[in-house]
Amino acid sequence: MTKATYHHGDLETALIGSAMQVVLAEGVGALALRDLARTIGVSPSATYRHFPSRDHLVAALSLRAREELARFMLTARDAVPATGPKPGRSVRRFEAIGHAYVRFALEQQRLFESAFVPTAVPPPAPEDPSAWGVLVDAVDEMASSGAIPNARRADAPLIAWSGVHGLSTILTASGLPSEPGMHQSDTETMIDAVVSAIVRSLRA
Amino acid sequence: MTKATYHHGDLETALIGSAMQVVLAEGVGALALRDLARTIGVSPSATYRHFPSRDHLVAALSLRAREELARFMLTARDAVPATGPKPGRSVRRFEAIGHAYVRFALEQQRLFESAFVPTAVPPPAPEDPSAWGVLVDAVDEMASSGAIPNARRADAPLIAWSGVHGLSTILTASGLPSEPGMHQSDTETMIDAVVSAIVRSLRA
DNA sequence: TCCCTGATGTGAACAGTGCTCACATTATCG
DNA sequence: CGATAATGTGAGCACTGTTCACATCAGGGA
Repeated sequence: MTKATYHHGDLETALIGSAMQVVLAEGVGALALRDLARTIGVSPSATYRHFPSRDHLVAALSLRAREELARFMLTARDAVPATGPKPGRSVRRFEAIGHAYVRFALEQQRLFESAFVPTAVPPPAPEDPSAWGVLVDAVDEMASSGAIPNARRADAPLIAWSGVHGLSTILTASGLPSEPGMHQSDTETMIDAVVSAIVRSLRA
Repeated sequence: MTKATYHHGDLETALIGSAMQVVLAEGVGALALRDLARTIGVSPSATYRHFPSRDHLVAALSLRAREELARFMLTARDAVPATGPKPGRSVRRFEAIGHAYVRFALEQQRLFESAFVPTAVPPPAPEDPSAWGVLVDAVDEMASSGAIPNARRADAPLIAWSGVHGLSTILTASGLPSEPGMHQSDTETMIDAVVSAIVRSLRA
């Protein structure tokens, strides 16, 4: 395979693939179209046949990253044993989702960063699955099972998202660990603190 | 004044000043050393006598931005009338701080962005005042006045920071308003929802 | 007073970037 | 089979951060 043809065959997916590797290894800021073209073995200007600008490529990668995050949340949620009474179970599933969000940010730092990198380009497609959708579903589950009051249903996703997203960016920015008086406990404890605070605020 | 001398006199502060204007007007990403040098009327390489790299300049600006944020929080806190019983007052001061954090992010979007931009360079000095410090003080005030249980004191700053910082980045990233099913209420209502959720989680 | 040393600014250059354009090649389909 | 649209090329433009040898100047010691 890999015949040295004039036309590459599927440059677009090759670009996304190589770009994803660069993002994973060095972060989205290190993306250089010329580098991609070189490693793929194609001319720099060829990339512009598939992405009108660097930003469009980044937007495509960002979309993929957000989808991976959402999938990560889903598998964590579905790993919760389906035993016990419904209200408690819906809360445990919700907590698993929150934990997963922050764990993804920590374990796949560069991917998480690229998921929320600002682009001047609208996402090329609606994400599927979406982290927001997963969150809304989990909140609905808690409300229907009576784990949280129905009055909280509207604001709950925003509250939950703010909490886990904020903690994620704080922990990954690593600008804070040096703060004097910062809680020195390990990250797992911090995640627990924030996730349970979210749940507490929703029950009250 | 502004004699056309060979030596500028105070290039460092001139650089920071011009850079700050660029950040305010176009965002930290638009910072170009050559541009700064040009508008100040100095050679590009002259900048390297005062900042060893672009990143060092950005780090200095970032520090200033964080300090402005902290000051903004302080003035909002001190604008709360000093009337009524102590516990309620400490909570109102805490809420004012949280509100101010998110409002700063929205009103001074580019400054806020630069406050938390990742730099490979350690901050040139400890920030004074620091948002973290302001938060810790407010939590201490609530704990001492009995507004929140003492057991929450340790985790409260992290919880509060996660909430307001998360909401801030979500609202400024503007990647979310388009989310289907996203609460369409105005931002002030969203801020209220998150801030009061934080307080709720701390009292419980 | 003079000079000399360290601080500061200059100009040219290097390597790299995103992006454009005229042109070459090839796949596809009527 | 032959025209047309898609795809890839190569040179080049304007820009970036950064470096280096050199120029200029301010301030302090003899």
